This record gives sequence, C-alpha cells and structure tokens, in this order.
Amino acid sequence: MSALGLPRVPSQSRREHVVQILRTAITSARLNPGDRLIEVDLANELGTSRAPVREALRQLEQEGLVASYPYRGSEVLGVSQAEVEQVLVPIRVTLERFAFSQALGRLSGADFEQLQLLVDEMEEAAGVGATDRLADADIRFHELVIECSEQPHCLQLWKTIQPRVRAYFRRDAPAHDDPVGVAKQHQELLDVIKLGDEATVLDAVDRHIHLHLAPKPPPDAG
Amino acid sequence: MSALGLPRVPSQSRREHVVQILRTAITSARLNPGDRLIEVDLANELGTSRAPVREALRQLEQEGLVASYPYRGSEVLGVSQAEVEQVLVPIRVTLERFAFSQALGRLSGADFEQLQLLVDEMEEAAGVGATDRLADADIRFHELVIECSEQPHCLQLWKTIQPRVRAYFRRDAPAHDDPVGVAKQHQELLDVIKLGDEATVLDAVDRHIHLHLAPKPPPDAG
DNA sequence: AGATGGGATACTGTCGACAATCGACTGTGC
DNA sequence: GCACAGTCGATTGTCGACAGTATCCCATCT
Repeated sequence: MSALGLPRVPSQSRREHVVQILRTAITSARLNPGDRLIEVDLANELGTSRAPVREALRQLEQEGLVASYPYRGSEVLGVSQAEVEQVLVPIRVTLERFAFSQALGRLSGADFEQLQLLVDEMEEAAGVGATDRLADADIRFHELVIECSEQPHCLQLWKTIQPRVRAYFRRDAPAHDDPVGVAKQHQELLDVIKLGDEATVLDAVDRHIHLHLAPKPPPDAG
Repeated sequence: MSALGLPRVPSQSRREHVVQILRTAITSARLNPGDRLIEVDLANELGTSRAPVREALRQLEQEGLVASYPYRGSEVLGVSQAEVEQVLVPIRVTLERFAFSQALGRLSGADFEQLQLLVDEMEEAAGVGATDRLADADIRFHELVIECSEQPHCLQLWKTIQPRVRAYFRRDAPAHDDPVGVAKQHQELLDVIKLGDEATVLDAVDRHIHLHLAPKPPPDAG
C-alpha cells in the first residue's frame, strides 16, 4: 500500500492500534463506566475485522479497564476511590521505588536529555493550560525511567496500573489543581535523580506520587 | 455433544481452557523460561484452532508469564529474585491487606465453611506430602477471601501477580520447607479472621505472606 | 391480567484460509 | 574467502464465514 502517503499506520499492529484508541477513549472519559463495547461495531468503526478487536478487548480486560462476560459482551469499568487510594497508588509506589532505584545506574546521558525534554514539555503545557499534554508528558516521564530500569515485570505491571489511575483522576479529580507545580515537581525529581543517591531518590519518589493523591490536605504543616 | 458423558469441558471457553493448561504448565515448571510457544502446535495439541490460543497467549502475556514479539512468536518468561522479593511480594501484601480488610464484614457462614475445608485439605495434603495439592489449596484460600472482598481490581491484580510468584517458588525454592506449618498458619489466619478485628487481621496477613519469602532465616527469634 | 413457552435477534465464540513478515539459506560476483 | 541480493520455509497477523448462546418479544394458555 501507500508508498509514501501514510507509512505510520502499519508500524504497529491493528491490535495495538485498537488498544490505544480504546484506552485513550476510556482514560479521557469519552467512554464511561457501564458503556457497552460491541466487537463488530468497534471493528467497523476502526476499519478492521473482529480478530484484532477481540484481542484488544482481552488486553484491556487484563488492564482492568473493561470487563467481559461470556456470550454477553464487554463493558467499560470504573474504579472506586478506595481502590485507587488503598491499592493502585500504593502499588504504584512500590513499583516506582524499585524501578527508580534500579534505573539509577543505567540512565545514560541521552536518557537524561529525553527526561529534560519531557519536563520542558510539561512546563509549556502547564503554561498554556493543556492538561492532557501535561498528563501525557507526566506519564511518559515515569514510563521512561521504568523502561530504563530493565525490569520487565515492573514495566508490565506499571502499564497495567497506570491507565486505571489516570482514568480515575481524569474522571473524578478534575485535572491537576496546580499544573505549574506538577512540572516543577518533575524538575526537582529529575534533579534528585541526577545526583544519584538512592535513599534521596526513593524519598522523592514517595513524596512525588503522593502529591497526586492528596492535592491540598495539609492539616499538619505546609 | 455428550449428553451426560463429559459435560464439564464446555463449561469454560476454549480460551480459558488453553490459559489454564499453559499457566499450569508454566507454574509447575513443565515449561521453562526461554521455551518457545508456537500457536499452531499448541492449537493442534489442544484440539482447537489458533484463535483461542492467540487470545490465551495475550492473556498470559498480561500476566507476565510469556512475552511475545511481532511476527516472531512467544516465549516463556522467568522472574528474577529481586523482582519477586522487592516488587511482586510487596504488591501482594498491599492487595491482600486491602482485600482482607474489605472482606471482613462480608464473609458469610458458608464462606467460613469453605475456608475451613481448604485448610483441612491443606492439612491432609501436607500429611501425605502432596505439595501441589497443598499449594493449590493455599492459593484458593487467599483467592476466596479476595473474591469475597468484592473489589474487582484487587482480584484482577492478584490473579496477575500470583502465578508469577508461584512459578518462582516452584522453580527456585523447592516447595514449602514445612508443609505442616503452612497448613497450621492458615488455620491460625482463619481463626484470626473469624474474630474480625481489622488491625489484628492485617498484622496476621503481613506475617503470613512474608513467611513464604524467608522460609528459615530466624536470626532474631523463633 | 399474568405466567409460560417458542421463536427471532443480536451478539460472542470458533474455525479455516490467506496475507505479511522474519530469519536462514543459497547462489553470485568480487 | 567474503559481502550481498534473492529466495524459501516457518510462523504470526488478519479476514470472512459459520456455530453457539443469551435476551427480548410475542403468541398462547390459564
């Protein structure tokens, strides 16, 4: 097909394509908990057959974004506040603590450049109020560090957890209260990583992730 | 087919069937890290077409038991000791702490009976040295409590974590050192659950899970 | 009117065939 | 002998069609 026209589509399999479309639709609240997902409709809409759609649905099921019932179809799932706060976020802390510590010795100069670019992107997105771009860069920042940790299970689990957390915050917590602060926190985190002291990094990771959870409940101090 | 002969096979879909076969083969070390999984061969061996096999492989990929590469096939994955000890087990603790606390108010008399049956099964299996039966009952015990917690994401994540942990211990830590002790520990855990005090239960869960990790390093006390 | 049974209906589950891709082999030119 | 292009076999990715199942609707009976 297309010699020069649109060479990007075939670079990823149709299954990956479908997964990405649906995951974005769910995490951005275009699809909501309870919405039914009908294979043949999705296939027609996305211009494929049902096979890739089915595999995509199985993957999203494993990511906890959809549930499916034999012969009765699939629906979009929601997450409770209790599960996010007591399960998903603590798990994310465990994953990132380990991944960041493993990544410390493996981050190359190119990696640091890439991370800095992402922080810059966050600053710019925060400046113009582009919360989606901000969130994308935020996620990509963390994902990049975890990729560099070279811990496959860690990365795989993170990818499973993260969309649910994002869907929850996108739906129930109207974006970041303080976009500029988010960018700044990542800059600080990056600076700490560059110093390379494990204990300091782990501490920074803890505080960093929990900022998402409790945006402004400082009852003890400031 | 078969009006009375073998009515159990069709109760689960062929995909579930394939998943179960492969997962068992991996967690029981009949398949080892690096082994290639070829769709056509699996399909022929299991008497189905490739479609259910493919979906099963996608699911196992999400469970971290296999990895697959576009147009190049799938292989069985292993887990490192560091990942088990620093990632998978801590995540399991997080999941079970939450699930057990949520389950406390929801466990019915029938549930307690079922749990007691599983503990009895463990005792018997431990008595005759049937480590696989012991491990099955062990897993089922925890799974049952988590099911009763009615936290879908918790259950889903637990099902994702657990096979990797089991595969690791089955492969690298030759079964439980002390089968009778395992059964006894579950009886104690069940007794604590029956009492219903949350703090005590959480404490028991912590200690219970960590027993798997460090089977016999009691440097401080007994 | 309300309960009950027998289809239509709308999906999902499975299959066999075909297209696309990767990796190894092989023959050729230098 | 060695680099390199072409080819071939093995295996995955995708498709369209058919089989199986749950749900709803409606005629029928009480």
